[in-house]
Amino acid sequence: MDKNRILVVEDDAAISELICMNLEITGYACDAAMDGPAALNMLAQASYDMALLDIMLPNMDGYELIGHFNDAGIPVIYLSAKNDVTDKVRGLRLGAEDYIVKPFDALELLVRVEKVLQRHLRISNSLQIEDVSINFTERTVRKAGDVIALKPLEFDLLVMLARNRNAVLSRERLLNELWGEDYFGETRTVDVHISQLRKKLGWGRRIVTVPKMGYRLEVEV
Amino acid sequence: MDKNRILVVEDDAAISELICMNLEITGYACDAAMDGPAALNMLAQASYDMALLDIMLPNMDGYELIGHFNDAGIPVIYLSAKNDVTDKVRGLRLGAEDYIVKPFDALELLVRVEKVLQRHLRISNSLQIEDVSINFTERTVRKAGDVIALKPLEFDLLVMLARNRNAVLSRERLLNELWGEDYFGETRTVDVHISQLRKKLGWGRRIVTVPKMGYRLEVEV
DNA sequence: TCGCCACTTACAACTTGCTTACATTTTACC
DNA sequence: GGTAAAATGTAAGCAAGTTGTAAGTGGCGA
Repeated sequence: MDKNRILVVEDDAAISELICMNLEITGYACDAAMDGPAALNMLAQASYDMALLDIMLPNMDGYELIGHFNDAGIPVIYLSAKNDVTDKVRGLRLGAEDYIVKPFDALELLVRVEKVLQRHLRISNSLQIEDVSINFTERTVRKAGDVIALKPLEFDLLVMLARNRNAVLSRERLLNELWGEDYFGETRTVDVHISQLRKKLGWGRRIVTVPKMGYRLEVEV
Repeated sequence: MDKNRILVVEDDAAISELICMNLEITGYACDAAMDGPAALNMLAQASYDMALLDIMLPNMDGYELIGHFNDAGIPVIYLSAKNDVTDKVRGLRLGAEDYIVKPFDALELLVRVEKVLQRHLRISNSLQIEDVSINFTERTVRKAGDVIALKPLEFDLLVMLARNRNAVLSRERLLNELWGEDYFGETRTVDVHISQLRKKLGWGRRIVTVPKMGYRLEVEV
């Protein structure tokens, strides 16, 4: 199994580095963003399993940022210097999974990260999108109970879409994550596989084409 | 025969450690999971002979979890702080083999574990997959009553598939668990033995090839 | 030495996924 | 709006890769 990827959004470089160091030692892959726009940018370019988010950010409010992570289905832990209840409540109500007040103990952070990750069960063995269920241990896909035969790449593509539901995935990013960084083929290849998925799952409408951008798996929340 | 492997699913680390210590002294191999998702993850990665399951788990209901163990044919003893009859009945009706109320005496736990294991071994002394029955003590396999002559490795492979029915087993994992971690041979070797099994058991269709991944023994539940 | 088992090899058969080509839709620009 | 250009949808063909399996090889114990 791959390392879990964590995005740290924190404007204080010293704290950011400290956090990343701790996470990497523990076996997570860690990227750092210094402000809101940078975070959005990174979010658009790679998949993350969770985010650590400072509330007091330059250029963009931390509270604003969480909406984007929610849409992408990425769990968030808030970091904040404030130790005030309304603030905490606000963060959690906006959809944060947990909340840590600075300064925090390294071990405490790790424990919370672990908990949130497990709760979010990237690890878990099935994923449900409307009447379609994806079973990872069986590597099968069922629609309304009937098994849909997917080829290996189609299965991986479906998982990728499902994990990034409601986010636009560019052809380049799909190629990078499914085919590997060192793959240099037609981007049209992606179109063909998307077409297959749409046909097999009857998802002509659910997999939305975003012209000039890529594709998005649209799911009501 | 190896040590019996027991999976302890319990969120209180102190209790979990205590249980494991007791079991290990008595000669069982013991793994601990702190919550439901972690348990599923471990279940997906190794075979267990039984599970001790706390009912009150974070992130996932213990009742929900038992279905997965049933599917895998693994007997379960429930641990719970509640001492209430409806609860007990519910646990047992869902398929638990036994039920222990915390706080419990270490010796009591061991006795119950032993009992459940023996009961289960006698039954799972013969494991049944459709019209094929596998007898562990005799190390024989019968299909519709007729003995099928399997070579030692073929027998072990069949058991592995049967214990992980409906889950995809990669060639690497089969090599690891059947041949040992230190084995470095062709992964194609697995294919050859699978082929033998399919021929001898007439399971051309039941042992499903999952392209690029491995094999899955498909059984209706 | 014989017999059995398991690993490898080799080739056949099948599957996959890339590309191409043409139809259709969308966009850009007047 | 209207039209040309660009982008996307999708069926079909094909080469590369994967899997199925028979046969050969070598090791090990009786």
